[in-house]
Amino acid sequence: MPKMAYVCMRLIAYKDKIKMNNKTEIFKALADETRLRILNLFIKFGESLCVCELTDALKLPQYHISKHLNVIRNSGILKPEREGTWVYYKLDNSNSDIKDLVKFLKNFLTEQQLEADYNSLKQRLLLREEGKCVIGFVSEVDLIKKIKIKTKE
Amino acid sequence: MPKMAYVCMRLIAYKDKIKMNNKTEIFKALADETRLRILNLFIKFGESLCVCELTDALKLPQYHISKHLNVIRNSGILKPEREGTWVYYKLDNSNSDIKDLVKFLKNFLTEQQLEADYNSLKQRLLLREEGKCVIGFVSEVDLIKKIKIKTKE
DNA sequence: TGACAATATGCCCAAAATGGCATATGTTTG
DNA sequence: CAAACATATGCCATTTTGGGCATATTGTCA
Repeated sequence: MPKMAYVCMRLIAYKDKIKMNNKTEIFKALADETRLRILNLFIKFGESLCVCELTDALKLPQYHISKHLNVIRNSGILKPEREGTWVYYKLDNSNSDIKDLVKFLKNFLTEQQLEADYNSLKQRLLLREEGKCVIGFVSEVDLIKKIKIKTKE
Repeated sequence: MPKMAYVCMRLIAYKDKIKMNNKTEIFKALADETRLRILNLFIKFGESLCVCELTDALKLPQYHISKHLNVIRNSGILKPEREGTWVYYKLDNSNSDIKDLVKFLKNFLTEQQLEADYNSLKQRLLLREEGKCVIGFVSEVDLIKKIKIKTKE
């Protein structure tokens, strides 16, 4: 049976494969619509974002965002930083692969949904004080109210 | 036919998603080690490759390659062309997104395994005649024999 | 037409990913 | 310390994915 012999070869070939998990993991991190939307915000904004800001911008459950952030983080694209109760994530620019990837994605991600997400984020960022997030989850309605109050000050 | 129903559902489901699908599907196509290895061969070689050449280069079962090719094809990265019994796939350079992606990947995919795969492919390509594949699956041993015969000619 | 070759696909199973919910963890503040 | 808040995670059910195998499909040629 030539076919059996063939399969045997396969198994051997598999064993000594040289890990290329890194790159595969990176693409797995990109292979989900929500995660692409999350990354899009980091790429467009370019700086740290905290979990509640992402949650509000994308209007998804907090645990949902948190889990996806974990996947992206494990791929090496994002790294977290705690500041008190808040956790900020940011692109890991110390990794040249990630830098190249981000540069590429900046031009590659052009969907309208992603623009809309970024606009949503920009609204939410109006509530920052001295460049930092100072409030947790805000409903869409409350956000508008709070922004009005803030701009009157 | 259940198949028709399935296809219908797909089309509907696709419809009410906000575009994005393209990009997510593209990254899903990249999110698997075997598929990255397949794409690597197209990127490095730059021209059409037939299924049996890929199969021999990567030393994986034919159905395995065939299934992965189907995923990559559905993402729009590769397109097939039949030539008699052989089916050649090639990068879809008519799509500018794909062109950009390929350009990026050319620098991004640097793993040793991928170099080894390409070397394996180059060996296999020695059996081509007038730039075309003229033989099906060849075991590693047979490949070496055939190359010897060929170079003596 | 029949045999054969190259490729694709249907079915099954196991593993992994995903979403939803509840709750745990870690931090600040009173 | 307790309470409140931001974030993370464990568990469950469901879906998706990938590998393996057999076989179907498509095309060639005698």
